[in-house]
Amino acid sequence: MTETKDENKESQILEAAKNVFQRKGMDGARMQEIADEAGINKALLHYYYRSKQMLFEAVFIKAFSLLAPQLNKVLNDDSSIEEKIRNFTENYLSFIIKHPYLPSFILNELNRNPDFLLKMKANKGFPNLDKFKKQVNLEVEQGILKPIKAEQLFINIVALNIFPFLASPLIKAFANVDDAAYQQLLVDRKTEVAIFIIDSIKIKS
Amino acid sequence: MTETKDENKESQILEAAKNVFQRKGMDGARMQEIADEAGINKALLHYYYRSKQMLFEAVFIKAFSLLAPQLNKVLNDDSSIEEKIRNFTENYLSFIIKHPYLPSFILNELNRNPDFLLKMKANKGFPNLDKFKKQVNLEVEQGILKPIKAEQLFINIVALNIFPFLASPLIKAFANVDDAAYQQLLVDRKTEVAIFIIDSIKIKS
DNA sequence: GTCTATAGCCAGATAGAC
DNA sequence: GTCTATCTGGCTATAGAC
Repeated sequence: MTETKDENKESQILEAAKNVFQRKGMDGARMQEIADEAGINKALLHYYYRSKQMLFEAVFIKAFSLLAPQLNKVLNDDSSIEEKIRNFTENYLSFIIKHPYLPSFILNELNRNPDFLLKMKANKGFPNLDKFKKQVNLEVEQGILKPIKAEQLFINIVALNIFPFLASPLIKAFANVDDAAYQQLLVDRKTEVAIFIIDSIKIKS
Repeated sequence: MTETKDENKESQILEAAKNVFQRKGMDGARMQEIADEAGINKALLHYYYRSKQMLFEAVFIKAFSLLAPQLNKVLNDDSSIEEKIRNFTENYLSFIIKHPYLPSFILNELNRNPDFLLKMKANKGFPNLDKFKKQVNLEVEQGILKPIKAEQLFINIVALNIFPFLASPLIKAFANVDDAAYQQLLVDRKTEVAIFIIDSIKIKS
């Protein structure tokens, strides 16, 4: 029973820490606020995770491990590029809509501390473009796709999917839409983005 | 003479503050580090800008005023949508390549404090989509463009241009490219991105 | 395991001499 | 305007009782 209790408390802490770190970032977050949100006190936080840095890394690694393998799965399955784009757009957007702070959290902290990636790269399931690259080159040769570098296509796919979550306040202000309308735009993108990309790169037969 | 000297010192401070804030963010930045980078001491920093908050706002507003009106200019000139896309992609990318930290700085701090936008919206030159929207709808009706919502097109244009600067460490790691190769990818995008968008939305005659 | 109390440090801000 | 020295508060982290 004790074990279950501990695990509950640990995941309770991780959940609280995730929320605070995602709102405030590593530097802006306060251990006190995390403790409050977890319903415990500061000393106990340090009992479970010796330092703020260690707690942060636990949260970060968990977040990264949630996003990255999914990406990898899409990149390396056996479907065509067109199907990959549809799958990715549909699945990834659904996922991010449920966790809208995740992308900006991860990108932010990676920008501040790119060395994190070195640790991550060692892990299994770290995304890899090799197969995707070969496949794009092949479909270009076969006349299915217009000439495009796989890296550029990859950047475009990810950009179109993730950017709206990185810039939501700005886009809302520019486009003069309220929260509800913006939410609807995001949902529409689940299909819109795939169409947009495929219209651009596919050669019509 | 004194005035010139003061202005120099002020812009010297702003320049140093910009660098530190862009690297570390509001919370991570240290007044001491800004003072060091400006070649002065901490007390003098407080003499010119009473508080860290005020210094930060000065830096932020300057950065924002650099980016936003340019965007507005492209949106509201008299060229066709296709030309707008080419212009924007070419000019904006050139500009950002020179100031690669700007986008992530602005988006980050806006996410932490969206109220900034309320202040900004009052200013002249705050980007506005009205004209762009009308124009897109018109060109769709005329059969020049495929049906697309102006807001979605706007998001796509901005996403494709800015995202590579928000996620550079991540993309470098995934695509397994070094700094030089990534830099080249960015330069290529000055033309690639416009082609990508136009291929997607333009109806061939 | 969980708490209260506190040590110890560091950063923003100011006082005051020059 | 520019500096040195210092105050003050807040935050991470730990000591120690229960």
